[in-house]
Amino acid sequence: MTKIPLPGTPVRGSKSGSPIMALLDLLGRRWAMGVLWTLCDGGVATFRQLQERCETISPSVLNARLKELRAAGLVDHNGKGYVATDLGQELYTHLEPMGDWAKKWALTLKD
Amino acid sequence: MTKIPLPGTPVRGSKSGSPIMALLDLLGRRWAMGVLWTLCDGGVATFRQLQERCETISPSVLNARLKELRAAGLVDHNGKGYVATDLGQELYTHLEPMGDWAKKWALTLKD
DNA sequence: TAAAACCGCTACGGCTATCATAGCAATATT
DNA sequence: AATATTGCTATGATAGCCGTAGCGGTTTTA
Repeated sequence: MTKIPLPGTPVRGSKSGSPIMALLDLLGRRWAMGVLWTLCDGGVATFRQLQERCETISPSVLNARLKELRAAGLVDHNGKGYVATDLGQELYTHLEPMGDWAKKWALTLKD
Repeated sequence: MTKIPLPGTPVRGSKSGSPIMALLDLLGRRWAMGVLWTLCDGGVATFRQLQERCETISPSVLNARLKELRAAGLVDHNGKGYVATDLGQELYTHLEPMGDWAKKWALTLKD
C-alpha cells in the first residue's frame, strides 16, 4: 500500500507537506489527473465504467488512485458510483482550461 | 530512455494522442509539475540550483523531466540556466491558482 | 430458481520508473 | 595550478505500474 500525500504530512519536495507540494505529489501520479478529468468530464461512473473511459488503465492502479483521491476529499462513492466532490469539481475548474491550452499547444508544436 | 508524450503520438489514455491526454501524460510524471512550478516560481536556475530548490529530486529524474519539458517546448536552456518558455509560463498561469486552492484544501481537510 | 451479468475490487508476475549516491568531463574562477 | 561549478551519467536497490485472471457478493434476466 502506497503512502497517500496530504498537506501537513511529508511529501515529495516538502518535508513539512506544504499544500501545493502535497497537491503536486498527489496529482503527479500516473492517471491521477486523468481519473479526475474523466470523472468530472463524463459524470458519475462505476469502477468498471471509469476503467472503460480511461481506455488503458489497470484496475489496480485505478483502485489506488481512487483511494488517494477519496482520502484527499476530491472523489466520493455514493451507492450509484464514483463522483467528484464539490472540492474535486472546484479543482477541476482549474484543470479544465488546460484542455483548450493543450489544443493551442498541439498547434504550436507542429511548426 | 523514456518515450516523450506529445500530442499526435500515442499516449496514456489516447492512442491518437489527443492534446489533453498528451498533456496529462506529460505532467502526470513524478516531478514534472514540480519542476515547472519551481522554475516559474523562482526564475532562471542552473541544473544544480533546480536540484536544490526541489529539495529531494534525483539528478537522473530531473534530467529526464527537463528533456521532456524541453521537447514539449515548455522549458529552454539559455547559456545562463534553465528558463520557462512563453508557452511554459502560459501553462503556469493555469497551474498557479492551484497554489491558493491547495491552501484552502489543506484547511478543509483539517475537519 | 437457476443462470448470466455486473459490482468493486484483489492476486500475480513481469517490466519500468524512481530513488540515493557517487563520480566524470568540461568550463569558469581564484 | 588548484578549486569550484557546470551539466549531466552510472549503478544497484526499491517502489510503481502494467496486463491478465479471477473472486465473492448483489442484481437482473430467462
